[in-house]
Amino acid sequence: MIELDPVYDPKKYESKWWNAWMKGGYFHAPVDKSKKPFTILMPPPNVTSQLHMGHGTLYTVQDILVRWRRMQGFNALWLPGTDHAGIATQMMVEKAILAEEGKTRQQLGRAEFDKRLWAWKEKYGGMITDQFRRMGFSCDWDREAFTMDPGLSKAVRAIFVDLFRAGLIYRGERLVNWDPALKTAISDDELEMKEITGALYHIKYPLADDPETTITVATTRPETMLGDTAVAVHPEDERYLHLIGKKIKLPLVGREIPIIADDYVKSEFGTGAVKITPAHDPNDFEIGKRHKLPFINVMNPDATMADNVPERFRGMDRFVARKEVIKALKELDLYEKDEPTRHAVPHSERSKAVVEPRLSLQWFVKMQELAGPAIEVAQTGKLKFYPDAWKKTYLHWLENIQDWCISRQLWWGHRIPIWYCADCEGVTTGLEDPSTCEHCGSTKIKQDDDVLDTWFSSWLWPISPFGWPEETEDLKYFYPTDVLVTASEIIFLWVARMVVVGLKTRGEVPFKDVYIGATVCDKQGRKFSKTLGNGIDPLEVIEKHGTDAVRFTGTAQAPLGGRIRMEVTDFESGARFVNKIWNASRFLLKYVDPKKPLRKLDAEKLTLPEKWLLEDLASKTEQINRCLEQYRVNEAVELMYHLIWGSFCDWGLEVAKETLNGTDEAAREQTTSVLVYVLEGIMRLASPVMPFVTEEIWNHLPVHPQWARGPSLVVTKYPDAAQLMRFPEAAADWASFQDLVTGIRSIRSQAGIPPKDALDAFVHTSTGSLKTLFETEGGLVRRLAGLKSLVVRTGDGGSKGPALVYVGKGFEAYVPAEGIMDVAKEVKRLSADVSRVEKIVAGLQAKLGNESFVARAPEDVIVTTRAQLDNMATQLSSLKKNLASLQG
RNA sequence: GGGGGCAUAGCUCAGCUGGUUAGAGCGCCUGCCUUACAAGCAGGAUGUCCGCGGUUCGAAUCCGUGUGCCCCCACCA
Repeated sequence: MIELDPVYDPKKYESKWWNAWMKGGYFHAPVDKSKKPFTILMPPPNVTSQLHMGHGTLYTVQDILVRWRRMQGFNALWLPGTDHAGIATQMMVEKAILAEEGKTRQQLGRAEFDKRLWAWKEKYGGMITDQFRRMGFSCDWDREAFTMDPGLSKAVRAIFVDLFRAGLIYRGERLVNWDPALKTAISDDELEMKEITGALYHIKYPLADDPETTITVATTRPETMLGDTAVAVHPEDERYLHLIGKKIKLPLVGREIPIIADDYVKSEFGTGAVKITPAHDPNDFEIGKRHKLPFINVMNPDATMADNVPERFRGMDRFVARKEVIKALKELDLYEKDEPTRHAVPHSERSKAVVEPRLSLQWFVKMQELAGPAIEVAQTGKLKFYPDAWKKTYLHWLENIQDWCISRQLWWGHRIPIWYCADCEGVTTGLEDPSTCEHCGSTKIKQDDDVLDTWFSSWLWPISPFGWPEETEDLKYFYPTDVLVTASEIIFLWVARMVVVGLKTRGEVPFKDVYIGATVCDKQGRKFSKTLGNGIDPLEVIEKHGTDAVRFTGTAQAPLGGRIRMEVTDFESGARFVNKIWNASRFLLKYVDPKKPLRKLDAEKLTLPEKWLLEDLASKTEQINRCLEQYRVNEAVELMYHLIWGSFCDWGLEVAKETLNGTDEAAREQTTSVLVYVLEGIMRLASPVMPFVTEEIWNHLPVHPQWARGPSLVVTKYPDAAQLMRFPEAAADWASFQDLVTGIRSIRSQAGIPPKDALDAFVHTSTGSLKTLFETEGGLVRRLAGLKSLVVRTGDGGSKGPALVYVGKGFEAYVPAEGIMDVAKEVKRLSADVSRVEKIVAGLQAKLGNESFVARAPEDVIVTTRAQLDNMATQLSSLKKNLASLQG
């Protein structure tokens, strides 16, 4: 007898097995050319972020895939790491320092601030990886990477230099998205458009030579008028034709600006006349370039008004200035009116500040040319999306790609490897820091102060941790990786860019498949977010239910794509399941003598329930492997659930109880051999999902001659249906057997007969094989259905006295119920059944009566339909006969 | 303004390439403390598969359309 603890205590076993796995080094994947690699790149979480169940689920999916492939014999690598997350991290550290010491980063100085950043990274980066360990993630911790590690930084530098030298990185003065709170440029992809109600202000601009005549412009941003350098109208707008070419004297400023004509202006919008502020609006910027207008920047980096505006507005915040400008215009009687309008305003994703288009000198990557190959691989199927619909999103972005602004006015990140020369116009770059200007040889050179966008290092994730730009063994062996599992919101920011750079540097996609997981929301359907505080903390749930329960529940309800609504109580079902597995194993092991070797299974000697159980193990194994191959993880998990609970526990163990408790030694040996064999298979199947509880149980299992074992379950061979025993005919017999047992249970339960009352029953069947089956398994039927006798007869007999009847497929089961039967209730039940079956029969008859069906449907469908009709018709007549006898 | 997705039992959702008597978990009802598990066992109820058209021998499944939600993209001041 092998004893397990009465209760599975997750805490007790989780740390034990985690340590054992680490000690065994099972998750470390060195290059091994004798094995095929299977690689997943972990999307590196930001060092600042705390994980919620959304990530938890997505990462568990990856872990399941990696563990499954590892057990299949692949050299499985799950590469973990974290991202320095430039803006996000700097923001948090700045905030913390301000709160604790009342200092700004400028007051601390760049070097000191840098130290604080690294200290922060050490602290929080560690917290995240701790969470990962608690989740049981089987990453190769020896390879843990950070985007600012020396090696990865070298890769950033190398790609910058490459692209710069290829003319794909350039510096330009352009209107960028400026975050006035963080005082840095941000890329288009870091914007959040928010629909807000603003106002469309109508302002009168007087002509320079005729102040009595005015032209009214409409704007949502009156404060920018201080930087206006033109007024534009549509070239064919008859209302304004006569004014084109004339000058306006800009109110409040006094500058004379032209009235120009441009197609961009929509006559029907507003007044049909637009003020043009090239330095503060993207469209105006374009018009400004077309018409060679001056660009007047009227704001400081923090979005206060600059010194080039009239004194009255200087230093004012842009929103205060807006009101003040309106006030001033009213004083001049140049303010006409305002009307409310809904419009989309770009906000900074990080600081939430309203983004200010700002004219500044920034570094850009030319994306169009680079995007070409990335588009092609998606079109040709070298890159596949699961679900496929995301391909469109990916392509749409790449096909409309804009140049990527990569410079950030931050301190946390990779410093731009560009040196400016004090003596000439040229810039110098290189893999090593230069000491002289490569154009004029001057030593007076100074490095750019700015850093690179975080994503400029993240996009190298498929190559940089493997040592690129060196042609390392790692790189050759692991690249391209197999599948990327991530969330839809970073398809542009990250996925597409990795494909771009992967193709550019390696000429091959960085991963063949992209799995986009479901968005995890709360019960109200709101996305988990830090600001809402509605996320579920994995550690909290683990504390309560254990890691395996959390992993099971999370992935059982995580289909591809889509959205799942999750709440804390959902995890109870996982806990129940783990408990069930534990108890079932504990029960079985009580009957196992560790000193007695288990038997090899002899197909000739196996009983029907044993054959069926083995067949079920094999067929579920086949399905589980197929589901995992297609990334249908939730379906695989569900199959495991039914195999364990529905098949192994509810039937396998229930059927075996008598033998296990009986005196027939040989039978007991055989049964325990079969059950341990199946349990071994189950533990292997479930290990990727529930690694801890399965490992603990597995280590108590006696060795079965038909299962070769590894040193730990996590590196023991995953079941392969092709190598398992199959008994397809047993499955059919078993279905009839179950039909009979559940049929009798059902009628007796519905009739309100207490479970303790042992009943007599008899079965009629005209099918020879069923008669044999029921006779052979009669004892089992009696026990499972609570009978004291079961008589099997041929032909359709009917009952002599009052009896409850169950009409199954190919048989009728009767339970004589003299005196206890409520005839009216029975009549009602049978009548309902009759009408139910009648409908089915009618449907099938109509189908087969339809000539086109018979003519056009495939042969096998017709055969099946005929068989169905036969079956149902027999059932129907049997039901009718019994109903009649009840009524007569 | 474009693009995509979703609508299936009271709730959360499965249902892969069209052919099932449409499923699971939770919840609900009935009966059981049957010595693995009451975090359990047995049984049960509940669905015009969002509406309307169409394709097809056959549609929850494919197409169109309407309605209702959700997401992404977008420079109409």
